[in-house]
Amino acid sequence: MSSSALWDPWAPARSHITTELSRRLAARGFPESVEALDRQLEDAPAGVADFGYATHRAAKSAGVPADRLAAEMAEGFPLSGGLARVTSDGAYVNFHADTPRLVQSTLELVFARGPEYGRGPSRTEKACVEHTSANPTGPFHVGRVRNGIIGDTLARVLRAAGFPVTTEYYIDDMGRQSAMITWIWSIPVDQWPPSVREGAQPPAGASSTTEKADRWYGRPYPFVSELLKKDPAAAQGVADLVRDLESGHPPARHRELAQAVLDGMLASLGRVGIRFDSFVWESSLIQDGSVARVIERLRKAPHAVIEDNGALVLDAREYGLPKETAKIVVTRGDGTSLYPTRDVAYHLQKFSRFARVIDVLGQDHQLHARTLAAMLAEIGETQVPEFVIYQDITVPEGGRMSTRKGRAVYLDDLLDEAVERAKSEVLKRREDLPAEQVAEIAEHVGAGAVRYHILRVAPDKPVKFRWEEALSFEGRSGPFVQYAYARAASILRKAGLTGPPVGFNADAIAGSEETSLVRVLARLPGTVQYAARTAHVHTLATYAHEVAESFNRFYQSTPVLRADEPVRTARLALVAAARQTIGNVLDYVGLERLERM
RNA sequence: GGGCGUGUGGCCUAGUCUGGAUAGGGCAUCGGGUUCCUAACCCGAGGGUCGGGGGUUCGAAUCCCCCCACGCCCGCCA
Repeated sequence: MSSSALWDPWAPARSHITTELSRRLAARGFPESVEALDRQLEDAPAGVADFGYATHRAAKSAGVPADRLAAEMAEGFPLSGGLARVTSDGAYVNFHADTPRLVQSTLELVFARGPEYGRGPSRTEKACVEHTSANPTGPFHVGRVRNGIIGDTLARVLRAAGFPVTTEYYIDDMGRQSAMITWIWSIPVDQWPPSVREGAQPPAGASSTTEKADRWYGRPYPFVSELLKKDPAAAQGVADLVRDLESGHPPARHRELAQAVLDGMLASLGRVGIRFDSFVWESSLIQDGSVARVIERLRKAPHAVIEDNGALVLDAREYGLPKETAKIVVTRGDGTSLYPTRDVAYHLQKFSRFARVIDVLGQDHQLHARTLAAMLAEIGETQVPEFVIYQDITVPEGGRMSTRKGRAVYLDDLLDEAVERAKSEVLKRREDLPAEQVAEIAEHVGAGAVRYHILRVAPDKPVKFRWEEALSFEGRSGPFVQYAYARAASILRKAGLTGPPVGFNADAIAGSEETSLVRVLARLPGTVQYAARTAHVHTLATYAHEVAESFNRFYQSTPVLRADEPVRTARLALVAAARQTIGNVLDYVGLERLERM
């Protein structure tokens, strides 16, 4: 599409208001740019107007009372761009859209763009969203999946905002974590150290063929982790393995095990709609020599220092890192690399492929992000990664979810429970559906509840995990949005429509529930742009609830199929537009559209 | 001790970047609504010193300073 084509129903009004206001304010001795006014133009309170402008500041500068300036600005304001009238209320200038025209133009735009409604103009900068990148050491617990939900949604939102986006998973197959898995599974199970054998005891009947690979191969992991703290021989065994990995000689089963565990993890993520376009194995960076090249560049860096034991470190005080951590270790005494060093190599590789490189990281990686940025600067790299940092999912007793501390809920278990509950809800109200369809609906409703529950909170804030709340299908939840979609789909199905009706009369849409629904529908493109610009993907979840809520109010108050023509057809058009809009936002937040539920 | 983040009715949360009109939702509680397109819904009621204090401003949940509380990080782990 061309960038001048209309994609936001509110754009003509906003643009007219700000340019005209800018002119009129300038004439009054208060120059203010159109861009600045666009920021200051507020959504007026519902029922008062569509947009409002507070004149206090301009009035003060012009030396006139604010209410007088507001009245003056409203007086004779030219009506264009879909404005019906401009009024003043105290110090505010209030702009009212011409409702029939807004209805007409919004529905037309939704129908013209269809699945593309919500999208912005195409952009050329290729973006990479790296997220999740969890070590392949065992099943996901709910705490870790927040990374994937934020990252996956951000990728969807950036695509909607017009960027070509690749999602990428960086697999740490080099470090101690993944070496631990290979180490323990290279020992016959009956020869495992007792603490590991007892701890990892699978339930009766379980086997490597009945359990998912992530859970099966991950069973011994927490116990090996404990063992290494007190058993020097075991620690040595793992350390030897790490050296083999670093030198490019992984044991035969290493990659195979990592892949198997990873596949199990990806299957879990797939249930909540998370998929990856690309995978990069950390070991490939060692093998292709890029880590070695990074070490060479860092050796020549302005603040490089060789310690007594041969370790290469950077004195990073001037990068503003906290004093105690201002020493960045590039290589160990034996010359082997560390995670931050390898991450530099990875980022250089990403920079060669993408104009924007975005990393989704948990708050525990905050310092790593700054270290990485400092290291990239040290070697003269000008491109910088963007970081999206999110807070943990916490448990009621305080602190974050942790497998080791025994306070973790596996994603699969949560989903299984959600799906189970969803199934009984579906069965309660849909006796007509075949079992297969019930199962499919239940899977998507359960997944929708879980994904939405985690997505709805701003990344800056912790998510407090409670089973009952994560499993809620009511109120501010994923299924609430899915239900509104299903209701709209149901009406259209009963009307025998597969697309929007032709020749509807927009003037027949005049009820307050109808016109406020239109106003909400019109906000989708602006909401997408905002979410993409701020990386606050939770705002899409908020919008999804608002549009579903508005549709439900309309649904409750306004008969569609039983209405007389031409109202019936006009209302069907509104339902079709609502279905399209809710469906599109469901795509953005990664929830399945359900035609029935 | 230092760094980063958070604190909004009983509980959860939006709004904070960009100060502006009665702080918007949800859960729970109480009271209503289904001979009618799916009640996973809708309507109504009660419930708020926006952690505390100070400052800036015509105006502060929002900006600045101090304090308190909570989370995370401060490895030649990743």
